Amino acid sequence: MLELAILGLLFEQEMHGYEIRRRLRDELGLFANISFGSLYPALSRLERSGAVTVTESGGAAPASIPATGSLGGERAGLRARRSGATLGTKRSRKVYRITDQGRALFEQLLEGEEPAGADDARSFGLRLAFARHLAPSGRLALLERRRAQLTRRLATDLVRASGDRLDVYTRSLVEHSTESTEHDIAWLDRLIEAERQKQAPARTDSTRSTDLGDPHAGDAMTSTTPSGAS
Amino acid sequence: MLELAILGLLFEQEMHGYEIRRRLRDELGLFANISFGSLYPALSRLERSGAVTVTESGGAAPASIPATGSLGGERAGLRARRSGATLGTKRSRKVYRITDQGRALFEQLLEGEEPAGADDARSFGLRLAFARHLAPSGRLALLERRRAQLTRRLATDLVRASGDRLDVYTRSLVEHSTESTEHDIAWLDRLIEAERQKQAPARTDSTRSTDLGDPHAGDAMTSTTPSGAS
DNA sequence: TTTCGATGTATCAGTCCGATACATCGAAAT
DNA sequence: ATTTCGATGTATCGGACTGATACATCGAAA
Repeated sequence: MLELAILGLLFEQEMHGYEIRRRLRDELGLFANISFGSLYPALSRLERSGAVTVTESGGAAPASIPATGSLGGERAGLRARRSGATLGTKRSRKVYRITDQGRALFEQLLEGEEPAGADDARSFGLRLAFARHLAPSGRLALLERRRAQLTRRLATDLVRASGDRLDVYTRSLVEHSTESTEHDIAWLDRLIEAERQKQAPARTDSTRSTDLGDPHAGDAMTSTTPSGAS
Repeated sequence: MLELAILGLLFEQEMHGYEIRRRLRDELGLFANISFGSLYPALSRLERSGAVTVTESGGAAPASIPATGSLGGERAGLRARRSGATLGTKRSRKVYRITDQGRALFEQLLEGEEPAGADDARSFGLRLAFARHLAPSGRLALLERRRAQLTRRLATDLVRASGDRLDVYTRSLVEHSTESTEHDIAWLDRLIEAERQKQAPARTDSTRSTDLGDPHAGDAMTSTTPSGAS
């Protein structure tokens, strides 16, 4: 879960823990304010499993600190800091970089079935946020899996709402929840339609040969990001 | 959190663990499928703190008798021990009953400020489901607190969405999230309005003219009655 | 008769959260 | 000039919730 989010960010560029948190909050919006109590242990797990490497960034390049971007190496693992003597020592940081193994793990997590459990919304949202790393068929599968999930929930919700022994507030809660789910489904339908348009732009033929066989290929990372649709 | 849900159910009538789970799922809808790994420890905590008492309903002794005629009355869906042949060996159950102390704890939890953190929706929904146990002012405060929370989130969401370096999927996710939040706020506004109507139904017998100047427009102090148990 | 699903209680490892601690840095306030 | 203060940065701890699993009884279908 959190591993997926971290690897997804590190996939683009290396960064340190605090910035991972910042990006999760400011860019993805999921994990509104991820706790350090989960972030740092997760980074440790990833390091222990070989998915990321960490380089201690002690002191170098004192003047130019772009803070955003800057794939600068700074791989000098000097640990000469902390001795009180202030000789250009920058603040200690641990810069994390994804490995090939980590990239494989990322794909595996991203394509894996999301849990149907408690925070399914978060799990789905996270995968959608990284959907550009999925093969087109994988994207479609993700969207349709989510749609089925919500449809299922809607059915049980309706059963519940049909009970007429609920008080005003609970009833309003259930009804609003149902509406929200319907809203979500409509949104998903739009996404699915757009996705199908993208995959079969002008062809009306019948060569829809169920590409759900082996959605995984080496070129699954074709980052075709036409930044302009709305 | 879970304690609040449990106490809220036990407030109405006594029941055993499995049924608490069932009701949470079928009636409230929150805690879609609460795990026994949280439910049973929570019940143990409540028992240890004296908020509930437990009577083991097992074995051949049918001495355990409702005795709470009016409130719970006949336990509705009780699989009656029909066909008296099976008077022995009832399946072992632990029936939980709320105490006065538990009722006090319930009110305290219900009126307490909900955490602004991760699962705020659940926390709010839970309180709304038990809103009938709140004083009118407490209900209004709950709704307005939630409204403020969502408004705040909307502001930060907009800041995020204004960033234009997001890819199609992430952007769609953020936009949909914003819409959902707006939908929630509109719903809350309806609830708040209804609540105000309920609290000030007097003098409405006369002309329903709209010229009466919005009595709660500048009312920033709608709910500053701390420690006001119902 | 056996199988099977629902009921029922319980524990475990793992994940995530909120609070807290500590330290450095830049800039505003005094 | 010095203090103060908020942002940056890493880290740990207790607690709450989850999913998996285990065990047992019951009613009804196969």
